[in-house]
Amino acid sequence: MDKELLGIKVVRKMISLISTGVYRPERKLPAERKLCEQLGVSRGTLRQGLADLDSMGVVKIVPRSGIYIKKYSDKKLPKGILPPNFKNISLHDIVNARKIIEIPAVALACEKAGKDKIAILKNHIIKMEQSIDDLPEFLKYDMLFHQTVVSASENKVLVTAFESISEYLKYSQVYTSVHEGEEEKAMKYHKKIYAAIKNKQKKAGVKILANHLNDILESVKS
Amino acid sequence: MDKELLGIKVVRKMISLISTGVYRPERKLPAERKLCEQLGVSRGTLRQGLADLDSMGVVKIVPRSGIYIKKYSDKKLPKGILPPNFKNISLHDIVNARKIIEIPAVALACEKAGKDKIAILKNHIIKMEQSIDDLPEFLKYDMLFHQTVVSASENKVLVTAFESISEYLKYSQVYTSVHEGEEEKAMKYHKKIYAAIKNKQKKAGVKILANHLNDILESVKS
DNA sequence: GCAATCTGGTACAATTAATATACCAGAAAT
DNA sequence: ATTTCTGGTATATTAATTGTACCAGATTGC
Repeated sequence: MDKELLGIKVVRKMISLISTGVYRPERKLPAERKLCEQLGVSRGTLRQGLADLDSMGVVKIVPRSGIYIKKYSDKKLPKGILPPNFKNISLHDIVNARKIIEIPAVALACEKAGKDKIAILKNHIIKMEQSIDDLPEFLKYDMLFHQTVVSASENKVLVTAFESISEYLKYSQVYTSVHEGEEEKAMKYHKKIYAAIKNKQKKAGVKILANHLNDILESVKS
Repeated sequence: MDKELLGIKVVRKMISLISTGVYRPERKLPAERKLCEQLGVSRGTLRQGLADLDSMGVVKIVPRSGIYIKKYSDKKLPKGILPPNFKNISLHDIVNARKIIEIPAVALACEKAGKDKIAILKNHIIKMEQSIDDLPEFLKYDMLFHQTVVSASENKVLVTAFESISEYLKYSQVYTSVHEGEEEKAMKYHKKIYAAIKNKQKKAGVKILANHLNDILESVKS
């Protein structure tokens, strides 16, 4: 049985942080001394993981300057690889699966969401509003909002299930079907869902999300 | 970031081996010197893991006799046992996630299951009956049955989501159908689900599965 | 311009986890 | 009665991780 070296945990964590947009391509990472504090490892261990990420081409370490996330690192990440059967999947199935998972999740979220998750939800809404003229950005925070809702259910198994299909969501036409003018509508839905979770209004939250996803389902049927 | 102690991996591995029926409740485990060779760890590390399993009530260590797998009375899944990426997962969460995904899936399966999937389901039931005295085989086909049910929903996104949590199902199996004599009960339940899907009795299928998972959920609450 | 501060690169002792080895004592098999 | 099994224990060794310290180039503030 192999011992799990901390260095590879750092690699995994960093990939996760990059893929979720916490750290963004072309940008500089926090200094090593800050990073190792944030990740809760010693600097030596962090550097071990960073060296791996460097050799994988995910980051570039520049002496006396900083550590930079490479531009197209997303495509090299394991999670960035589309499932092979992607093209055989219908939008209808994607939205239906979302309904099945997200609706119970929002019900749980209304019961269990903590202040931290509520704060994150609010932040995502703010970011959505700020990037309402930048569709890729808008959709990114749309996505993060929904992931946070599932996360707020405090059921990590459900989170795992949802994460596994988030690639479908990302690359599907669902988001490109949010045409101009649809952003305002999406904003209203998200704000209502946020309010329902914050005020623990379970029935309202379920109803709003169901309507939201049904709207998407309608726009998909064509 | 917590260091992953090998002892915890031993605990996980042992639970996995018990849940897959390699080792069965009320029976004696191989001697420590054999076990640590099989698991690929030193005896000290193995004993550390076994001590945890003992304090959790999973096994009972009897000096100068052996290590015996206990029947579970404590349904709690202790922290830090499950795979490193998803810590603090409770059995409650696992069963809840199963409910959320499998119940809509069986409803869809009753609507959409084709002859091919029905044939596969029947085959899994036959294999389960044939291997009723071979627990690892039995649980294997038990698992395949559930995956086929979700697959019969004809929603590939849902299948992906379910596959991503199937690793956790075996942990829930530890506490459910692993005991001797439970196999017959599981058989009856699977046969009823199969009949409901075959005869497209949506409400019946949902009810049977919901009752079963609610039973498990109830026994878990303690 | 200069000094303080930042950056990654490096070295080394202390701590901790895991291994390998040996031996003990009771129990069971031969 | 002796060999061989069992878990319990002790210890030296190896390796991973931490913590601390310092280096040298680059940047920032005054």
